[in-house]
Amino acid sequence: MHATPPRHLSPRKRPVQARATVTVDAIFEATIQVLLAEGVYRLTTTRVAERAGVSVGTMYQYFPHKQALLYALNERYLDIVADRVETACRRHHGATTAEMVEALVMAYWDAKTERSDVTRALYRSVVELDNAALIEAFAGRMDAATTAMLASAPDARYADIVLVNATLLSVIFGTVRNVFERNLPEPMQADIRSQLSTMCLSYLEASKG
Amino acid sequence: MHATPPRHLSPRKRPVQARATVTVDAIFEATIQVLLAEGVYRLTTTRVAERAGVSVGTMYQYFPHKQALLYALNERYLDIVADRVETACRRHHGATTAEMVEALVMAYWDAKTERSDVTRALYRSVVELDNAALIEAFAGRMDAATTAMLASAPDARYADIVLVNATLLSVIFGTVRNVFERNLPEPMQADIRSQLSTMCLSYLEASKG
DNA sequence: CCAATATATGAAGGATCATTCAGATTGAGG
DNA sequence: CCTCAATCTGAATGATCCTTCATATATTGG
Repeated sequence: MHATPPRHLSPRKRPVQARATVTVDAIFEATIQVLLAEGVYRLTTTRVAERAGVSVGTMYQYFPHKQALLYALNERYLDIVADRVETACRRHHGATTAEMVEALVMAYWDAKTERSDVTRALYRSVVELDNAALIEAFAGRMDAATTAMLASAPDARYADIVLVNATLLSVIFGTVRNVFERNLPEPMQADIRSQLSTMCLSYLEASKG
Repeated sequence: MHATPPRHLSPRKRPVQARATVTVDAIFEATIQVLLAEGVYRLTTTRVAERAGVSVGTMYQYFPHKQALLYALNERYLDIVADRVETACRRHHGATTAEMVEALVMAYWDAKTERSDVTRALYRSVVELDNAALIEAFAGRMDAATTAMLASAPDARYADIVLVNATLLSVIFGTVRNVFERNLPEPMQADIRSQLSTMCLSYLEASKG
């Protein structure tokens, strides 16, 4: 990420003292909670501040406006997810296709599921902001990581690796989001996750050339 | 759909004269335009009315509030998409798996793409409303339609048709949304669509039992 | 212990919006 | 042509919200 956020979305200043870091963290956490408890349309600077136990003014010392807060929150979150997936990919260079797929699906799914409340909250917040740059940067990192992994497979070579890879990512990302939004029962979610691996694997097998 | 919208989201009254129908249509269309031109956070009753060429009061004669308007808009749209997919499924009862998958993916994809502006606008509007019932009803219709189609295949029988079907739908719906949101270049979109068919087909082949 | 700097406060300004309603206008049916 | 119901109007109301800034408190480095 760190794709130089649009100037108008940059934080105002970074916390330097310890208490300030605590404050900013509290603000982030409060944002998630308000988002979940009240919904996007009731995500209010006052409400967030109140929940974070600080005053509104404090928030405005770090973020020039609400959008910047949401932007930073998403950036933070996507960074973590991206790190996780990148690590998983790197660890499976040279593995079999089956292992790669399983690792990729699991890494992404788990990263999203681990704090499913945050995931859900952010899926909802996204609408409010111009996050094209964020998505772009995230997609770029993912693309690089998985392409490199796939290319390292000893048992497969793909005619159009760019397309295969783009498809794979769209399918995985999209499916996870769909499952989240439909709020399916836990066991069904787990089943679909496993089926998704199967599906991706059979796709890759069919795409070898 | 017609899943009895939550009472508080029901329209206030239906247009009976011709001019009223025109008005309501204009309001719907204006809503989409405002959504696209200004974004969700600037979707204002006044703005919608202005763009529709009517007064604010008029809109409130048909919808008790903004949410009801968005709800109705989504209902309308999902109804059309559902109809299309149902028809496609019905037409392919007894076909080969390959034909079924191709038909399903094409029907859904085209329904979403045909007026991609509307699709994009509604993906954005969804956040603002309690549309769980809507999604549920839509999912139910789709599930019934595709399950019936798959079950009619002469060349395949699935161990767990419920799971296979749920996976298929989550993957297709999710992927389409992801492609829309990333706003990939047209040719890439077409490529992914075709790859999605391939992928679903190889999944179904692998799931036969 | 004392600047200098970082951090926190929250009432108030200014703006936007959703929603109402009393009254005007238009169409339908007799 | 006339009446009643349907439809439309848009200024006014009341509420909510974002953002600022003058002031107060806390921390750090010297």
